[in-house]
Amino acid sequence: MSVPYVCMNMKTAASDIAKPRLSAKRIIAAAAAVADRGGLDAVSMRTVAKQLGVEAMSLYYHVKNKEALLNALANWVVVQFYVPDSTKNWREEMHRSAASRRAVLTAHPWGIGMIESRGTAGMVVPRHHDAILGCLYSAFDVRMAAHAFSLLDAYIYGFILTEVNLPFAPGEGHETEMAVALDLDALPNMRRMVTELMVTGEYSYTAEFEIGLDLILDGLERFAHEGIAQSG
Amino acid sequence: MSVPYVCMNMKTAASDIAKPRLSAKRIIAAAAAVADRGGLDAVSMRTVAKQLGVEAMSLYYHVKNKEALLNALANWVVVQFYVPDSTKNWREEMHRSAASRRAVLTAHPWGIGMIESRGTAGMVVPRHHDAILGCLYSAFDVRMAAHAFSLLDAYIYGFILTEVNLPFAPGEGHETEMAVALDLDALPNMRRMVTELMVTGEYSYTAEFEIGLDLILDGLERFAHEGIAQSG
DNA sequence: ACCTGAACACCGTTCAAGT
DNA sequence: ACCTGAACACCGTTCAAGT
Repeated sequence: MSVPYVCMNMKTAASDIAKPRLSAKRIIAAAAAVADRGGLDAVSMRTVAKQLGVEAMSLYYHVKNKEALLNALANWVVVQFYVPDSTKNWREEMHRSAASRRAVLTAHPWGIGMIESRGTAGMVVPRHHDAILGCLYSAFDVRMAAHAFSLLDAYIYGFILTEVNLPFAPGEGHETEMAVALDLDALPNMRRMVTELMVTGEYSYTAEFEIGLDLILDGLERFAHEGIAQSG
Repeated sequence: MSVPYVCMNMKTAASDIAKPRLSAKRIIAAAAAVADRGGLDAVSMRTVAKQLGVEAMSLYYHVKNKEALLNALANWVVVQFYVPDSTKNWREEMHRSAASRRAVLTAHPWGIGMIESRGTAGMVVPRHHDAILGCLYSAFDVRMAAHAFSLLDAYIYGFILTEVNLPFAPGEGHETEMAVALDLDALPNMRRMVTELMVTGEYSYTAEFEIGLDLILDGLERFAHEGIAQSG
């Protein structure tokens, strides 16, 4: 009478380890794993299927096509972003939100190029934007919140975009690689920056990101209080 | 004895109109034309060849492979950017540089995703960066110029990235499309922004871009004069 | 020197067929 | 219901062959 018990255990174990059944969720997770390992170019219906020990055509029973899979993959990234809370301090929430996006997108460098490039199919990205906007409403009027949203969004994604696509990692003595890769002899201004700032080892992407973010946040506060007309 | 003259003329004319001979330059221009028409996904060795009235394999005599062609295409975009002059007013130069990049990249929306995504092969992008940095040196010390570069670069590319990838064009009464595409009923904060700002027709991407840019430039000037330690 | 045809290994996708 | 094999039209790329 212990037989059924054991059997069920074994069946469960087998279906968890060997072939736990296909599903949209598992397919998306597999696609993310493939992208983490080999970049977005490595993601094909065949490689994702192989990751799951299955044939490529099997995927089509669970996802409509590759386009739909990539949209789902973009959402898989965005749902990991921290969602700002409009009842808390807006500035701290913007910091938290920005840092979260940067953490997620540096962990999955293929994500940034996907979130913006595909026409944001689905509601995940819009809902995230809506939460950020709501948080900004707690500090600014609608017009100023629109400025703040545009500015913050552009800076955050722009910073992450360049950070993620750099051919070398910062710090850790990669300056020589950098010098070789860039032929710094022909770039006097960059050479000066590298030798005076980066070689000392004090350069940090995290610190740079925060400095820019704070400068923008300071500017937004000042802007909101002083009004627009002054820089003309 | 007029025969040779006529013949040469006809040969030249024929080779200019029908088959002007293949070259790397013509291949890159053809690739840009294909991308302008159908996006980056439409660029294949076969479509580019067809654009030139030639077979796909012919391209390999002039370009090493598709990777090299795409790198050349990225450079084709970047060389159109205005190069800031470090002897002129740095603020105006940053404006001009930013506006130029935005103009070029909105004219060729496939460009932005390419400049950052490929490891900036070649010296075109680094040289452009070097010129910007040199212009910033005319106003700031090295450390501050590095902050300014990082901030401006992130904002400019981030803004263009989101502008270029929006599923609808601004103004021109696209609000209803936007409402349908985004299901604004589920996005109260965005709905408020759209109804109060965009429907009035006063929203302009160019204006928004300039407002953010000026806020950053103001902040950089202030930052440089007051020093860093105050926001902690 | 410059272009091409045939061939190879890949890709997304469909559809009839298996269980 | 869920997975697969065969097939199709597309890729990038090589290489021997044409002129």
